[in-house]
Amino acid sequence: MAGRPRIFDQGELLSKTIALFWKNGYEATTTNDLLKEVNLNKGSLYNVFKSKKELFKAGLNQMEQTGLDRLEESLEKSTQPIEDLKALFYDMVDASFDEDCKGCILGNSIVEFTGKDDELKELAVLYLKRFESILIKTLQSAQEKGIIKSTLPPSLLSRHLINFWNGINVTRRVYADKKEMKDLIDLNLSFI
Amino acid sequence: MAGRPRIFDQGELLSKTIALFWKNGYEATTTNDLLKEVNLNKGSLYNVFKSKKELFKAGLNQMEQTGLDRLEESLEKSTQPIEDLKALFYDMVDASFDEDCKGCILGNSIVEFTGKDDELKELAVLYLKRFESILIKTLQSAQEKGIIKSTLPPSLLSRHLINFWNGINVTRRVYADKKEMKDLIDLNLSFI
DNA sequence: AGTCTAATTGACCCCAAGGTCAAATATTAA
DNA sequence: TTAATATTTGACCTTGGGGTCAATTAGACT
Repeated sequence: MAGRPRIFDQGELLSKTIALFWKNGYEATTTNDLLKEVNLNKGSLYNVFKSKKELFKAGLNQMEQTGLDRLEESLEKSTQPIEDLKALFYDMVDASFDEDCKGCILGNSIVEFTGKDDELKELAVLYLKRFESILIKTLQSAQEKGIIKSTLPPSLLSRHLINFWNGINVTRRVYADKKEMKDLIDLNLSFI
Repeated sequence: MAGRPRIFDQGELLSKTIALFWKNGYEATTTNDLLKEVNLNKGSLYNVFKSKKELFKAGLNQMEQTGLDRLEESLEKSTQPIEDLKALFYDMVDASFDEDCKGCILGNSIVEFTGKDDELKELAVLYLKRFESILIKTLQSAQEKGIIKSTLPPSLLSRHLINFWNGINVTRRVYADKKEMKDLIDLNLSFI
């Protein structure tokens, strides 16, 4: 029944590994990097995840599922959903000065995997679309409640926000000026 | 003085290699891929370019220098610079259905090299900034001529365009619908 | 205690990657 | 013709990657 007990917590392992993948990209992260990070040996890791790819998938799933669940719930419960939504962007103004400026793992993955690994690309696409659908719902509800002025269709507004998100996660790696970044966000959020 | 003549044209070689880098990314493009593409052997290539990295740099330099020179000149000479500028974006609506949807090599490089190769990242940044400065000049001149309505500073408008560009080069890999893409472009270009 | 089970360890395998180099080759200058 | 020079060729080297596996170990159950 029960053999030797596991030495690691799977959720924690996935958090750490996906953080590394996020920072360095998929290909550039070696199994040895991962092993050092989680203090494990090859065999142990491969005993649970049959390949580097499966490990990445599991890590991304955990990260995005919990992250998007949390986001969705908090926007639903919020008394000021539009303010919260805008904060997602404004928070990046400070985040851009973090020691590692790694962008969004979904955008990064879409760039890295396009033309190389359809399955992993589509996984990132899946979560980006879920992100978008959360935005749509939030905007729709906001329009119904009249707390938003724009009469543009929520689908277009959210598409724009997703696109702006994708852009800024690249652009922030190029320009560090906080004021300029804030102005850019102001401009793009002026639609809502 | 003159020994055995070269069998290849350097400019052509660089075009072909950078096209491959563009399509597959830097790391994922192997020297063998490159050699097959240009019909050469290892030694020949390494006789001219001392490393894969130098080859990439030379290729990117050629591509961007000529591309941006052409863009700058055509915008300067144009009788309808703003229309031309907008066309840069609208042209992507059809480009997004090409067999390989590879985005912008500058954005791709910034994503791939951040945290991995500062020199290559900064090279991509350099050209992206030159792109931006061309946009600034175009917008500035358009404001002076009064062929543009927005009173927003050209620096902000061009930053927005660059950011939009970065975004759409990711987003287009996710959504293929032409109508939606056109609406998105309309929205973002409404500022100018 | 002894047995069963499942996780752990780390040496090992295989391969593909970037890069090197001595020998062969094609041209120009004398 | 011959010497000098520069390019080409492709076998070869080294390194580091993902992945495997037999032996070991730590608990649970009887």
